[in-house]
Amino acid sequence: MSKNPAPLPFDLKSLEVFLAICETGTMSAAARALGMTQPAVSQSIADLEQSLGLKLLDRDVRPLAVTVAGGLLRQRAGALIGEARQIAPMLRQTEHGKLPIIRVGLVDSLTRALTEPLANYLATIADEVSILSGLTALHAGDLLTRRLDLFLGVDDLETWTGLERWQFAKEPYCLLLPESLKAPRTVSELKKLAEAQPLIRFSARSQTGLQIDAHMRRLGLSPPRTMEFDSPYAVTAMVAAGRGFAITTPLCVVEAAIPGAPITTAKLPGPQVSRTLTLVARHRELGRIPRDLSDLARKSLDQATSSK
Amino acid sequence: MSKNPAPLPFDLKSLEVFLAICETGTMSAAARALGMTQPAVSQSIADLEQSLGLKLLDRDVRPLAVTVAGGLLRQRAGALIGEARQIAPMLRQTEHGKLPIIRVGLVDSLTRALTEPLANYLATIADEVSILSGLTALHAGDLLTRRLDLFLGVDDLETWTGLERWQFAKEPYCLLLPESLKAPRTVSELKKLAEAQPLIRFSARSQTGLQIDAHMRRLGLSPPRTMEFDSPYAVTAMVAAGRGFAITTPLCVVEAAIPGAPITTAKLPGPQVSRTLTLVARHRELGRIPRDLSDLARKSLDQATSSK
DNA sequence: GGCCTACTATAAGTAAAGCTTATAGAGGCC
DNA sequence: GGCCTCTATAAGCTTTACTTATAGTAGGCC
Repeated sequence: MSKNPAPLPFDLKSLEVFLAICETGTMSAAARALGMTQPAVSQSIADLEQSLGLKLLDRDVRPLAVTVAGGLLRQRAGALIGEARQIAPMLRQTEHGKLPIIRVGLVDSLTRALTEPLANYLATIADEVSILSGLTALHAGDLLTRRLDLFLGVDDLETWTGLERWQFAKEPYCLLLPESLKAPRTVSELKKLAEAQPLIRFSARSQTGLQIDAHMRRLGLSPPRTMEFDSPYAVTAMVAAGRGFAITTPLCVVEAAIPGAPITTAKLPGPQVSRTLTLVARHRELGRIPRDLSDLARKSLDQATSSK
Repeated sequence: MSKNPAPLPFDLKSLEVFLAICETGTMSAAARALGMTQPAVSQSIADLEQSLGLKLLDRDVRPLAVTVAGGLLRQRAGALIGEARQIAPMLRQTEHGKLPIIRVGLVDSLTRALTEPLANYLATIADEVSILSGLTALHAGDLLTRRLDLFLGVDDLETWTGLERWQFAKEPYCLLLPESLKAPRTVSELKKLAEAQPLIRFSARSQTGLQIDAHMRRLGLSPPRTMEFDSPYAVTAMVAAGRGFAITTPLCVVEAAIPGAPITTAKLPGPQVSRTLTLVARHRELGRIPRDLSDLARKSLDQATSSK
């Protein structure tokens, strides 16, 4: 528990002293510039050299020269202090309770149902709101590399640590058929259907597609991979056009929003499987926002599906 | 002189404490993880909040929640500390007296004379050496944006501060003529020559070309802009091919390295002008390296021109 | 509600860090 | 050499940061 990964060998103050020496060229001038005395500067820099175990200044020449390591430290320390100086003003922007910006990933199949409520809520907590629809796999990468603050999708990234997860919906996979077709009631009827009609697939790039593929294998089904799509709309539209049947979820059908389409959903024969929709964020970075957002998502989805 | 641009409202230590709280979820656990006592953590964070003038933690709920500002600080502080941790190991790489990498810009007209000696020397002070030949104007931009560590060229960037400059050569502009032509001895003879023969120009993208153009205007000459080139080799080769005459410098002719070419140099009539070759680096970042390099450049050029 | 547990805040004392003044030594310049 | 300006070291002091001790508070459990 108490593993100390080596304490930092400097603090920002001593870096500022070092930079002042670099800029003025002498310790005395640096001391004047910083409003301290010359011995304080001398000691500070001696301590810094000691804790780094490196000489930073070449005291044999006048004016003082920096060593190789000193030059490198000057570069990096300058950058570090520059960034540090930006932090406080940025925090102050949040004083009226708003973040400067919040970036949210939203899985395609929830775009229609959630974009508006999410955006309305997020606008109350951030000055700039960015909602990016797409595949959860891409959002996951963006979250881990800090290009996103959180995402709502179908992968909870359970293999990663340092994340917080809020489940806000769970829905069964179901069959989606043209109205003209009769729904299979057993696995063997489903097999027959799959031989007679092409399966319109979600692509294996999407998490949903992967889960459906895995379930099909469990059922012993391996229909040919003839048509696959990334978007819920595309899958639904193809079924509505009578081009085949699909395995999908209620929310995906809602997402497609094709009113009056000649389609019908049916229970998937065999063991039930469902997908869980999860909000994922880096642990504790956003306070209560993730929890509030998942509550909002749950409520919004209840409304969207009940009014259907 | 003693303008203090507001001292930083935190040091790295207090950020580490804050991050530990974020990770563990409680101050007590953070204290254990950091090997300090709980009141120390409590005070540290209270001081941090005070000096920022912001609440970072929401103490009304358990487990502790971060505020909006706290979440933002966690992001930025995490990044800052991550960078800080990289600095010391990087400096240690220089312990054997070598930089991890050094990137040098070299004006085209010195490429032939200086590439080898520079590279040999730089290899002794850096593990990785990058010498980029090109126009000084481009190198200047790269230096200011830290894509280069220093450059050797014909512009000392006098309008910029925070740079150090080392002059290592000065050479007069001179005429370069095909052997078949007689050298003009007066400005009026030069004028006649310019009417009879095209002037092969250095392009106005190059500093040398600009200086030559300016001098021509001072002399009251404005020959048509028929042929212009970026590279010293191109200018010299065109003169050698009898396509006209040029105003250039001894080092540019050396650079072209066209042995036995039917060309001759001559003093430029009228007031003498010369160009100064300067090494420019960000002030004090590289210790004695810029001085040593300019000495080396001076010696190498002496050899190159005397052996000519 | 009342009790228990685990947490946080405050107070007072202490140890350590950092700063100041005073002074000695060293390099550059006339 | 003599002078000026710089840096390093020493001794004392101030401030900071930490510790122990203790009081207060939220949440879980009966």
